[in-house]
Amino acid sequence: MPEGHTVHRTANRFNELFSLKPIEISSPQGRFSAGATLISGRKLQAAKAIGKQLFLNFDNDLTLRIHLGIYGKWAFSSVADEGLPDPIGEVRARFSNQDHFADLRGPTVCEVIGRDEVSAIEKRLGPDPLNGDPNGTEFERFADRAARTKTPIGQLLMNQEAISGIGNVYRAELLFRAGINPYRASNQLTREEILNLWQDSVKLLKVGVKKGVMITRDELLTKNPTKAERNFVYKREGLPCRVCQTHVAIDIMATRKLYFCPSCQN
DNA sequence: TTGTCATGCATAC
DNA sequence: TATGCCTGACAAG
Repeated sequence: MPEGHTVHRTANRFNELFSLKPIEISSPQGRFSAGATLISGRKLQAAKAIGKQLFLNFDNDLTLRIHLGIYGKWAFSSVADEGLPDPIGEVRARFSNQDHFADLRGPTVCEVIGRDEVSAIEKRLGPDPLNGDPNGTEFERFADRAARTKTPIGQLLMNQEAISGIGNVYRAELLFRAGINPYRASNQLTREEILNLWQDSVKLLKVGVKKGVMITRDELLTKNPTKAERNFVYKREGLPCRVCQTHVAIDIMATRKLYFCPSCQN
């Protein structure tokens, strides 16, 4: 379930369970055998998330880069007394130490890369609202990008080179919360509107990291909402808007489903 | 049981 | 803009 918050949770999990200890890495499915050989048995220096990408940095200067894509999933478990269980299903990679193991299934990317490649990818990625921004330079990168393009804001938010970690759910919900029409040209938004989107993305992503699910209705934060209740417009096409009762609309924008309220976001 | 869809993105046209 | 990757959840029958 990969938008940025999920990847940050995974990075945190790796830092808690596997950091600074050697990790055994195997390739049950056989597709990651060569990569596993390069890093198995090494110590994890740090796990870091940038947007939807996870970087596991090992003590031999190699980094494992993982991108879940639309299908990928992680499963973390404790190791039982009788040892590691046989992998169930298509497990691309298994990471284990004496106490815990993590199975990775269906990633789009799972590759071992060197320092230069890491730098190149980091350079390409847009600012991640979750990666601390004490002096505001990360926000400025996003604001500059927005100011320089006529691309609809609904599309810009999905572009990982403009801002990393936002996916289809957060895109729809951020724009609804801001009352902004997804088709407005990015460079037609005011600086205040861009700043608001950025700050709200920090807020929503932090909720996602804490809760593990994307709750975008503030009034439900202390409750335990069902999937159907969590959001304002995502996957609610044809249903009455929770604010104004207008039917939520659905369009296709750049091959992805776009949900919005034509009335609240005019 | 089968079919459809998905919180993503690279690539080809 | 369309397609393929690759896996699981859920709906339909």
